[in-house]
Formats: sequence, C-alpha cells, structure tokens
Amino acid sequence: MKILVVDDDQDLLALIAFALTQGGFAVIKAADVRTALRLFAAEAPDLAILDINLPDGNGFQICEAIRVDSQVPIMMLTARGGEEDLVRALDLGADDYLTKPFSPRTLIARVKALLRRAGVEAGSALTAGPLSLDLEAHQLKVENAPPLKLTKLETRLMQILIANAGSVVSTERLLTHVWGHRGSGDRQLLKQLVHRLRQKIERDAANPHFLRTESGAGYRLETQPLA
Amino acid sequence: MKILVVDDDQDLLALIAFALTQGGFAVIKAADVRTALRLFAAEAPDLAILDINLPDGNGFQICEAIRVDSQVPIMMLTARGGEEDLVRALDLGADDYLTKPFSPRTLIARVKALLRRAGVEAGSALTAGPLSLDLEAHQLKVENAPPLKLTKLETRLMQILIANAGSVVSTERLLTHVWGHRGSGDRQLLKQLVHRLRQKIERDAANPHFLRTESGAGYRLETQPLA
DNA sequence: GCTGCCTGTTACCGTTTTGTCACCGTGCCG
DNA sequence: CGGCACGGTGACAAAACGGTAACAGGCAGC
Repeated sequence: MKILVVDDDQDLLALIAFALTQGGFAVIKAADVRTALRLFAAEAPDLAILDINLPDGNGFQICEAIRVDSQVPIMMLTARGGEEDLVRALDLGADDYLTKPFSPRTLIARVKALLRRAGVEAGSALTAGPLSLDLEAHQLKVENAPPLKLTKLETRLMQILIANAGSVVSTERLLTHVWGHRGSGDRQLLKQLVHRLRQKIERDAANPHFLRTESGAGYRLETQPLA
Repeated sequence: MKILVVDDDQDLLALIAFALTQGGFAVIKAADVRTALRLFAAEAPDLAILDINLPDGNGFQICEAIRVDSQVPIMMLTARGGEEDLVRALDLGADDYLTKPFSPRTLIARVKALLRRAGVEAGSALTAGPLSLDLEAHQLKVENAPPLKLTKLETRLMQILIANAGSVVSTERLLTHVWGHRGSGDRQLLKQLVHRLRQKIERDAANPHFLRTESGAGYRLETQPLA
C-alpha cells in the first residue's frame, strides 16, 4: 500500500514518513507541487497526504490535478483555524483533513479508516447480482456472458453504481465520483455516458433493465437477473 | 440524518439549526445538560454538536455520558484560545472541534466530513411519525404504502417540514429553504407547491391530514398516523 | 501521417416539472 | 355592504430534464 506525502517542512515530512512506515505503508515523499505531480503519475499511490503551503504553489492545485482522473483518497493537512482552506479542500474533493499538530497515532488511524472506506483492499472484483466488475481490467461480466470491455469513465460509473446497488444514486454524487469536482452543472456528460454504457450492457438500450433512470433523482442499478 | 445541537445561546442555536437544516439534516435542539441527555436517549441522533458552557453544567459531562455507551461522532464548540478545553474534549472522546466564531459553510463541511469519517451513510432517511423521506432517491413513504416519487422542490419542502415536524414553519422559512433567497413575496409558488404535494400524499387533498395549513402563519406537518 | 477509439460538445425531440395568471370562496374590517 | 387579504384550484406557458444522434478534438498505436 503506497502513500504519497507532500510537505515542504523536511522535519514534518520525515516524521510522517516514519510513522507511516511503522504502520506498514510504503511512503513516497515530495516537497513541492512539481515533484508531487510527477511522482503521483509515476508511482500511482493508493492515498495522498497533502500539505497546503508549498514552495511552488499549494496543495489545492495538487488535489485538483489528482481529481481530474483519479479517485484515490486524499487527506489534507491544515493549520488550526484555517477554516476557509478546509472548506475549499473538501470542496475540491479531499476526503479527510487533519489539523496540525497531530499525533502519529491519529495519523495512522485516520489513514487506515480512509483506506478502508475507499474499499481499496485487494483488487477484488465488485459484484452486484448478475453483474461483476473488474476495476483493474476495466471489464464487466453480465450473467455469464463473455466479459465486456469498458472505458475508464464507464468503469467509474459502474463502480459507484455497484457499490450502491439497488438504491438510487443522485446525479450530484455520480458527477463528483466520475469527473471529480468541476463544472457540476454538466449533466450532459452524464447523459451521454449513461447512454453509451447502456448500449454496451443492456439487451435493449431503450428499455434498460440494469441501469434504471430515477426521474428527477438519479440512477439506480437493478440487481435482479434478466429473466 | 439527525443531529443533536446543544447550546445555551438561543441565537447561536437557531443559527446552527438553520444552517444544518439547509444542509439537509434534521436538527434536535437542547439548551442544557438535562434536556440534551434526555433527547439524546430518546432520539438517537447520528451526531452531536456540544457547546461547553451550559446553565446546568458543561459539554464535557454530556460528552462523557454519551461515550459511556455510544460511538456517535461528537463535535465540540470551543472559544478561541481555549486550548485546555480542547485537549480535555478530545481526551473525553470528542471527534472534532470548531472554534467560535465559525461560518455556516464551515460547519456543514466539517459535519459532513465527520459523518463520512465515521462511515455513516448519508442516504439514511428522515422520518416523522408515519412519514419517511429519502432525500437521495426523492421518495416518500407514508405508513407502509409503496413509496411515492417526489420532485426536487417537493422533496425540499418535505425535508424542512419533517425536520420541523409537529411545529409550524413560517412561509418565509419555507420560501427561503425551497427556493433560496429571491423575491420572497412569491407566495403563489408555495401555494402551488403545497397543492401539488397534497395531491400526491394526502388521501383527500381538500381535507389534508398531514400537510396542515396554519392560517396566517405557515404550514405544519402532522405526525399522527392516519386513523 | 493515418486510423480508430474515447471523450466532450451541440442540437433536437418529447415529457415532466415549475412558474404564471386568472378566478373562486372565506373571513375580516371599515 | 363592499373591499381586501388570504388560501385553494384549474389552465396554460416556460423551463428543465432525459434520450438520442451527429460531429469534432485528443490521443494511442500502427
């Protein structure tokens, strides 16, 4: 389990790295935005811990850049009283925050909680009823038909739908999960994505069986088998 | 999602309650330790926000009492510079703290983060008597009849009514909550919305049982079952 | 450079939801 | 008695929503 830690304070960086190592995690260190983004792309860590103040920018930029095409859990480090920063970070898609100063124990506990929540465990396939999704391979098995190949976005969409199989997932949540925090007024993207996904997975795309529309609310994944 | 708010400052209590209601939470209010503990036991909220100074004691006592047999997330409100209070609160099992003064947005963001961290699903329904509203799915269950689909505005209306079940909600508050700040002289919109909602949820829309008119004041949600 | 796939963008259509207007009855008060 | 404020109702127009098609740019692989 790899964790990217970004902080310009060398002492703090070392401390965090030490604590995480003790906790059984592999640590990738960065002290500025450029390095952080490069390492993120190169190492594909399972979680990122970001400080806000950095020599060549700030943690928000990193958060935003990561969220463009990744759902890895992000934890922000904030100074006490930096309320505005905090709200901004959470809006940009950060999952948790930690106020400095913090104890190593707290850090480990929170990191574990975050990983658990993100369901990072092994790359095991997600399943719901007759549907089974392989996140790594971007493949979906329906019933026991040959596996379908999904695109990156389609996979993300299926992921959140399967994770909430049977219950309605709001348009807002879908947009945030699939595209990250950005022009959230962009319902058109979702319409298209759903349309394209239906063409692949449904027998009759005009009368969808699995990917049901919940008018005015969002979409819902039906877990009953076909017939 | 129910939240217990305890503060002896009536203005602040009202402000917090208002902000949380806007954020989609049901709020239970208390102004002293006795009431707080009674309501906590009776209502089983999903989160507690506690002020420290209270007329018949302090927030620490409540925190301690809650922690005897509950793991609900607790947020403490502290005055600036109350370092000792802070440490004590965290020692007693509080999960987060907020320094006064704070903005409503901050409050909402922190509450959401805390609930997320605690692994509480945000999809849980609001209930009042025989009514149960699913905010995410825009569905309302009456008694145990099949769920009704509500529109976006109808959902918002039910939300604030359920959050204030049993008591009158003024026309002003309804307008603000449902439509946001705009021409607040627009009572016609509310008339129509109420009318349409009654058509859906009432057995006899002309003699409403749940959605009662309080002439000259606003509307009130009846929590007694039908018959 | 060409080709094909993925993604985002624009446009159109039919349906649902929301906003607007017009009218009715009731109760209040001058 | 007449005017007026208030709430309820019906009808209709405007806007939003969901589905679909067509097309353009980006990018990888050849």
